[in-house]
Amino acid sequence: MAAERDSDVRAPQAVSSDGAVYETATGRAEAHYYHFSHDKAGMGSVDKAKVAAVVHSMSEGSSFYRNEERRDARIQQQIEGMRRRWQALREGGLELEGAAATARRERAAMETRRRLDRVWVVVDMDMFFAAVEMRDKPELRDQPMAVGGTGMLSTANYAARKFGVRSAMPGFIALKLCPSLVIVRPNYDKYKAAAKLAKQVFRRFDPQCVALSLDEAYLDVTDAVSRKLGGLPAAEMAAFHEAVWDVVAAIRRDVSVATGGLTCSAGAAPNAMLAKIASDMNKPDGQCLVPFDAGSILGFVGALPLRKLPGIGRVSETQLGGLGLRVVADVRDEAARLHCVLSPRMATWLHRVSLGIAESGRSGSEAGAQYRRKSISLERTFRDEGSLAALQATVAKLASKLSLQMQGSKAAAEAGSSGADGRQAEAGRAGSEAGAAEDDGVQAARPPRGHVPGFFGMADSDSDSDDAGRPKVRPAMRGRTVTVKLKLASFKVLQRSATLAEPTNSAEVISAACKRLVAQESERFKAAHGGRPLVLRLLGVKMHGLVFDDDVDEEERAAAGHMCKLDDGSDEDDGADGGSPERADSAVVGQGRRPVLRAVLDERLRQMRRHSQQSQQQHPAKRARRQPGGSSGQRSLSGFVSIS
DNA sequence: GCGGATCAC
DNA sequence: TATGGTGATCCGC
Ligand SMILES: Nc1ccn([C@H]2C[C@H](O)[C@@H](COP(=O)(O)OP(=O)(O)OP(=O)(O)O)O2)c(=O)n1
Ligand SMILES: [Mg+2]
Repeated sequence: MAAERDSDVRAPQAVSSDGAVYETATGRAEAHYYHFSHDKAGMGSVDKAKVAAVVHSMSEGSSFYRNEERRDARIQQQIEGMRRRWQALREGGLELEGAAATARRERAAMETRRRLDRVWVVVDMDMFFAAVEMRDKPELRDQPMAVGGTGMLSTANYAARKFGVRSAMPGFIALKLCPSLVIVRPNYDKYKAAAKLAKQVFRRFDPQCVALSLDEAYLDVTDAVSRKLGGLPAAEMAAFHEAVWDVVAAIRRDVSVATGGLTCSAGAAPNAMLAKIASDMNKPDGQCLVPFDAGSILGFVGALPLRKLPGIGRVSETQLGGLGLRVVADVRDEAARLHCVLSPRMATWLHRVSLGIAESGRSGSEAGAQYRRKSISLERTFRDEGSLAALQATVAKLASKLSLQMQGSKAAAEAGSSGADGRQAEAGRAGSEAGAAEDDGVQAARPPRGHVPGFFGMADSDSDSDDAGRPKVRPAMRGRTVTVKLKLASFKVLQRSATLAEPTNSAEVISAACKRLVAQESERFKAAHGGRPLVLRLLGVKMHGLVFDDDVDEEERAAAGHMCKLDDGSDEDDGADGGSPERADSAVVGQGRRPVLRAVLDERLRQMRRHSQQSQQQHPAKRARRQPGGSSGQRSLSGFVSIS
């Protein structure tokens, strides 16, 4: 693996060499009570131990903390099992030999599929929400600041990050870490407007660019780079890299101009996964290019802490860490063993990404199906509540509101702005690649396919038209399965669902189903806990098994005369009128119109999860099952780890 | 189809 | 005073 350096890139800081970037980033799994990673932009100089101590002191003894402890204990137990299996593997043993053969076969097939002929760029705005606030209020500029409330922060500026303040951190803890912190309430409309301006820039470089969230976009700039090179193939790699570099710099400059000074960072690479990782390497206001040759790529990904891989989060990192694996090269070296311990899917996925290979397909020619969401939901946190009547009133309200959203633009518009309740209404996200629906397997040959991330994001909300000027429409939909989510005062989460005979979007029907599910769970809880009431802190309602009114078969459409169209939509989504037949979730290429970029990040959130894992489950009307395996009592002294 | 779990933003 | 909301995937039943 030579060549992992960036010597061929014009700007010297393009790809910081592996060592330089991660020298301080080797943080391994830390105790659960300190779960804010500092391996992030702006976190270079925090006193981790001190921050951990403060966070711990603020959390200790709370219900939240106890729940984290339970969770941590479970994870540690799983790791134990995994580790035993790992160590039981014998060098010349049958199982390991077989797995080794599989891994070799896999690697050969994967290398075959490595593509270096597309140029992907991922752009990620710097401290996005905070940056917008700072742009609009100069007095916040040189001041530690965060966006959110005392309960929860969305993000923080770099001055605040120096104190350890982070996204998803409770505001009251942040204030302890940084008493001078100013917390600003979010203004989503402003963020959406800024995102829209940025997207207009992205479109100039890739008309099909895809936004995965308000502040992150994926672009295939292959054509833009070609143009820059005058349509000729680059004579030398250095010239090609330079062209890529310049295109990325131009994008970033234009974004800054268009948004009134917001900065962003970007990564450029042969696939979207690598570009995404690279986008984080020179934050803020920087860019990073991963050289377009296999050797450099292997060197680049190999040195990354596993956590850097999109799809590897806190739990997965801890689990792999339990096997002694810390950086990507470790899992590459242990591909065979991992096949014996992880699910085949997970093992194969890890192996592939450890080689820096991802299928970042552009739908381009293959007319894309239009993206369809697979579920729609609302949830809300409230003060502990134990009255069944009150809880049912709450779910009913959520159900009604959800029903309204499911009626499409027209109904939603008529209902007026439901804004009052201080919803958090933004967020939203979209999955990425195919997977479940269509294998996305591992097999070598299959043509790239998959569906698209839907957006929410960059689509502006305060406009009635999309960027091409067409009226935006939110299609009406119905769902067949209704799920209620219950978070107990203890923070334990339960879901209970029911599948109806027919898809619906009726407030009454959804409401009734929700109330019944909540009542049932309430009963069950009382029965199991000596009459104590079920006390909740959150309720949610989700519908899935969706069918869209503008998706029904021709006959049905003619018969029903449906077609909820027109009318303003207040936000989100990408219009695209009807046309596609078939079930909504069939994501198969259909004939939807309007090609959409697909599968940008072919790595959707993969799960860590070994074969057996599992365990618990208990519950309902069932016999309480026995815990398998020994050591039920055992505790996992979670006092473990800590500090860095 | 269900329920738990993980992940991203 | 007191740890968010939305959407998606995966696993094992
Ligand atoms: N758990 C989270 C993570 C993020 N966000 C929001 C606020 C962020 O501003 C925005 C973008 O997320 P990023 O992860 O890109 O974080 P930032 O853009 O704030 O900072 P960075 O400069 O590290 O990209 O999404 C959120 O609400 N909740
Ligand atoms: Mg960002």
